Amino acid sequence: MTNLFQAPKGVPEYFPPDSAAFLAVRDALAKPACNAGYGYIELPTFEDTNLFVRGVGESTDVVSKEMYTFDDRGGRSISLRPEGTAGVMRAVIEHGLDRGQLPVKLWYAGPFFRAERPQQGRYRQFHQVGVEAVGIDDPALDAEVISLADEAYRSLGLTGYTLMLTSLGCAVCRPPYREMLQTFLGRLSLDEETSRRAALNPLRVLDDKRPEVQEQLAEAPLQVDHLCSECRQHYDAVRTHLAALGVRWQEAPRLVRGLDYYTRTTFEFQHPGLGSQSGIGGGGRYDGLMAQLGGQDLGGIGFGLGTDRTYLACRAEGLSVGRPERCDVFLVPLGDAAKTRIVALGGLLRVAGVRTDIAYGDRGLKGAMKAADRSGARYAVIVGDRDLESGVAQLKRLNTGEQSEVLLTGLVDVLKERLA
RNA sequence: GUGGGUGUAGCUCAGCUGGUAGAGCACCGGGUUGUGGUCCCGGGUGUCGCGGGUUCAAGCCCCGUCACUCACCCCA
Repeated sequence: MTNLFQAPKGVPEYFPPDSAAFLAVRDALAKPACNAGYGYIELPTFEDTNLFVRGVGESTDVVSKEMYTFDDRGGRSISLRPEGTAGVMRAVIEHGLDRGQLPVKLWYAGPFFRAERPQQGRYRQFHQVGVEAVGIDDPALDAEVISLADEAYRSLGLTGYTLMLTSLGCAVCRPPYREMLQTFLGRLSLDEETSRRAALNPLRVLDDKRPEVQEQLAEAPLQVDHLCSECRQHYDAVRTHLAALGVRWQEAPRLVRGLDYYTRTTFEFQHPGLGSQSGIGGGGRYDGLMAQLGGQDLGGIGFGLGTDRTYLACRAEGLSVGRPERCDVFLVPLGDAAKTRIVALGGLLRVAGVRTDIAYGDRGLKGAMKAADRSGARYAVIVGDRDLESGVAQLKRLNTGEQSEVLLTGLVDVLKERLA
């Protein structure tokens, strides 16, 4: 019970049989993007700390107190990536991916890290599948990105989620709105910490969960009511395209996201089945980010979908996703000579595309047959020294129990045929 | 960082007003020296998180500590 080692705090682990569902979720989240012209990008899990400071924003919680930061042996400050977009933008700029035809469409998957207090659905290492579409600010592209996420969730069978959608404005209309909100918040009676937040990041106050705060916010000005005409047009077009795509959403004028770079279209998919963590995926447009990181002034839009949280949402809905790996055939040797022959046979079968497992160790025929049964294989092949003398194997169909003798030399072909 | 809850077998958990640890599942062996799933028989696989205290006696009471967990905060 008292183990010498345990997994680091807040890190989820997946092992059979449940790991099959995790893999299936990850694949399902990526598939719509793969089918829409997005190419895979593999990136480092750690980057120059400054990339996140400049990209995500110094004042965000993610950067100011949730990054795993350390100095490498050359004295450079390194951070485990807390999100994916900044790294993708860095790679796009560094490798000139934005010098060709636009948009650049990329997808990625992998682990991310935030040093938060863990709780249900919130981990220190979590997985995301993300996409980024860079270089074109066509609202139809915004709609595509959102619909890819929606399609991914739907393909898993999820029905209990809601798409929350809003526009956060741009460099033209956000600053005046922000000032307006700040003035409004300044007249309220808020506790010290909330007041500090109102000064630093007023938008963040809007989604305060406490009823006494929400009451005071009833009359708060909203960004969607104060968009410039370009942002207004863009947002209207996004909604038109989304409707055409058959995506359903809910207007969420108080939607707040934790990263500074979001502009215009912003969205979050929420699901009620994961305790107090409701977001299973989210994203938005980030029109100033690339320039901020030293690249061309190109906009982009993307999302990050939480693999762990989507997995939890599937469980909450009672969906069975994915199947554990199974073999077709289970080989059972009896005796040393038979063992040698079986091992060789196993190799031949696998090369021939037949999923094959073997009874290892020496647990006797009974134990081996038990293992064959548990493996879920459709056929067991038993070869004893007695069979070897006459060049045959016993081929047993496990679900019916019927057994026949087959020539060893023709076994691979017989099995391929029966399994076809 | 701040609260609450929980730590007993591989897993899920029971264990009364303190009396020296149990169930189901899983696992292993046998019934069947060449045949699984069902059935029958057998096996407990444990530093009761850790350390201290009270007591004739602590899984149970007290103190401390660690871990896990849920929530606040924040977010995928």
